[in-house]
Amino acid sequence: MTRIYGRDRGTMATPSIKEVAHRAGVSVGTVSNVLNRPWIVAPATRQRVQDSIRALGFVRNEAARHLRAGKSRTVGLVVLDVANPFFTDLAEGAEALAYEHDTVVMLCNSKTDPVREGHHLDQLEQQRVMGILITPFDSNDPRLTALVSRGTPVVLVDRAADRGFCSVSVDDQLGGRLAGNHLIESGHRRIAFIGGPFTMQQVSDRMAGFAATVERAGDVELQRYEVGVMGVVEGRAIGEKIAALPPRSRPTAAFLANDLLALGFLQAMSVAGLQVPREMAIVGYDDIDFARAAAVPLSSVRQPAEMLGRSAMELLQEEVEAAEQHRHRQVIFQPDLIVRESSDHTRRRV
Amino acid sequence: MTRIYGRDRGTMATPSIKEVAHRAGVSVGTVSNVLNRPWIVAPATRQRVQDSIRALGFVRNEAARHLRAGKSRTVGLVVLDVANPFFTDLAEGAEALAYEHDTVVMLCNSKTDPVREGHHLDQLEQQRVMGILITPFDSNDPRLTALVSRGTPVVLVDRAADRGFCSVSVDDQLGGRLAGNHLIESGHRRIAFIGGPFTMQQVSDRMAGFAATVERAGDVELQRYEVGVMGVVEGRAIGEKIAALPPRSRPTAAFLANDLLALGFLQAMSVAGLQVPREMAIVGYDDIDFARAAAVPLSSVRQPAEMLGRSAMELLQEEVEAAEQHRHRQVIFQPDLIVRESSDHTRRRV
DNA sequence: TCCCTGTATTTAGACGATTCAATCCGGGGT
DNA sequence: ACCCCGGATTGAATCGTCTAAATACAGGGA
Repeated sequence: MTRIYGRDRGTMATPSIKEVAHRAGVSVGTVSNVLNRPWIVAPATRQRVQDSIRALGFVRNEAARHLRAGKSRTVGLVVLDVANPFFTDLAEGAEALAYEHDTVVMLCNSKTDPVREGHHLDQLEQQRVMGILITPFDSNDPRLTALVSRGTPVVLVDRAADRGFCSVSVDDQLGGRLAGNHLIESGHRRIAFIGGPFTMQQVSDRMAGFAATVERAGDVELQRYEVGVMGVVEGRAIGEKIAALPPRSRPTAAFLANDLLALGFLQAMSVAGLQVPREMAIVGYDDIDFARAAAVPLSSVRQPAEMLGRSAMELLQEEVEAAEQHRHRQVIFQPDLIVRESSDHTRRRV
Repeated sequence: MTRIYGRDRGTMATPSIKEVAHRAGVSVGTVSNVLNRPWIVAPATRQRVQDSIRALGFVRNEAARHLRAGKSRTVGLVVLDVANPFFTDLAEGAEALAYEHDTVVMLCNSKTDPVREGHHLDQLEQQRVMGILITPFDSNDPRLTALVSRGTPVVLVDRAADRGFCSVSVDDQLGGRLAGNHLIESGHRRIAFIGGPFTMQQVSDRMAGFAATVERAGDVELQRYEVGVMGVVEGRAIGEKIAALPPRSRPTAAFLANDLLALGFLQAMSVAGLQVPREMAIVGYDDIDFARAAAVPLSSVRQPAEMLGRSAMELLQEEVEAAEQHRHRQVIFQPDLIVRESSDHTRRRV
């Protein structure tokens, strides 16, 4: 009687370790050993198994390994907006380190939408990822704590945690102050802050730092505009609205909570025929690559995006390895203000 | 004797279906039924099981389901450059459709590097993803065929397949012709084509279409510049090189194989003090959002990025469902030329 | 009282890789 | 001639979920 090994779909699919073993005339245990501890297998046998693997085109089944091992080799990275170069730079950094640890990164885009974010978290948890790096919509979301309590390590990215998590962030209040001081020293007395949603701490911190400098100056008026999502389109919309204000009440400078907003805003100024920076000075946030390529090179608060991603992954690996005696850490970076033409008319194109 | 159910790490981790069953006083089969065919379970039992699930914080183990089912619910999407908005738009479209099919997208960045690409393909195959969407570095790569022959469906994205795959692409030769005709009609007689690597078909097709119009015109000189990666940095470098040429041999127009290159190139012109478009006309490719926000709004050949992603995912789902009687399909979209100020001095800022 | 029917639930393998205890075997030592 | 040693290999259990087949049970009909 002919024994059939493995699955038997007319179109032969990926063979399993069992078929490899059969063809090489050894047991599955030996094949597994060749795969995981080749040195304990006799050279001749090893060779035979490797030939069999090649001949059959065997590919390990990660699901099975993972099930057996109880832990997976993938890390989830949930960002607010993949279309924002800041986050792709961040992802770049995270992935670079993951690569060194033979780990796979799963990039998820929440689009600043708590529902999508939740969906991704659910998926990642079901996949039993070894950990999650996330720029959360709301870092007090009980789901995050629940996730951790159920055993999935979470590292907050671009967001300082107070309790319960590791986190990697940039001092957003300082960023706000840098922008504020710069605009006030340049002589502006009616300034707009644009960003949103205000419930996001990144945004509120930038605003807080900014507002602090404004208050200290005393005679400066601060206007606040909230947007739902920080993209180019929204920046353009707010820009049109502000350009339409009567010159007496229109701000002479705007600080936008990210560069996409700022670029959109800049476009709106151009369409409305307002000179930047003479009639409207602009400062953005993140200093993405496109900022300096803009119609008017954009002043921006720079964050070390790649470094953020890298550090976050570092903390996660640390937590996963240390396991029990792990203590959560907060890493905080400093932002830099990069002044370009959009906020400084003495400057020429670079 | 007290029987211990499930794992027993001091810090209790995710419970399995077994613990849920025990707590609810039913068998694992019943729990599984509640999860997958709730209607066949008596309401009272169902309720009891659901309570138990909630109380224990049970979360399905995707690895186990997957192992059992033999097929996973995730799709791999491998792109050449996540930092390029064209690809994030594409990913957006793919993900939107995936969401409707209760499928997860795993976004992978090959960075135009065959090694990284290969690494990602290996990982995805080990995960037994239900399929792979890829903008390949080289679509004749035997690995792709091997992948398919071992049972992982592959759909080529932004790249026409001749045989063996489904594909979704844009007519790149037409794109090249559109750009070529436009620049030649605008009177340019010394034109540069910049892109690379030339081994990538997207690039060579754009160049071929472009070159065809140049040849037809007869009296036009075409200069070709090759780059290794199409990013802002490389565009800037080539721009500096070209700006340094003596005016007599320097091209008066440049067609760049993507917008990142074009934006970098544009910056270099600005630095070198060359007027765009008067001394150097520029046409890019992809029409990313930043193109029209550039220092000089950029003319560009537009591709329906989101649609590409969406269609690719559609083809994949089709292939997965149809299985046996599936016939590979080639979907081809048409590009559009968007003319802006960078190639047309009669135009004012928009 | 007994059997039949249909609904509700349980049982018992898979799925593929890993791991560890158990076995096998050839050769060296006594 | 016998035993033991240690390297090489095998066998079986396990991870968590799903499903087909088996069983349990209650109620109705004869």
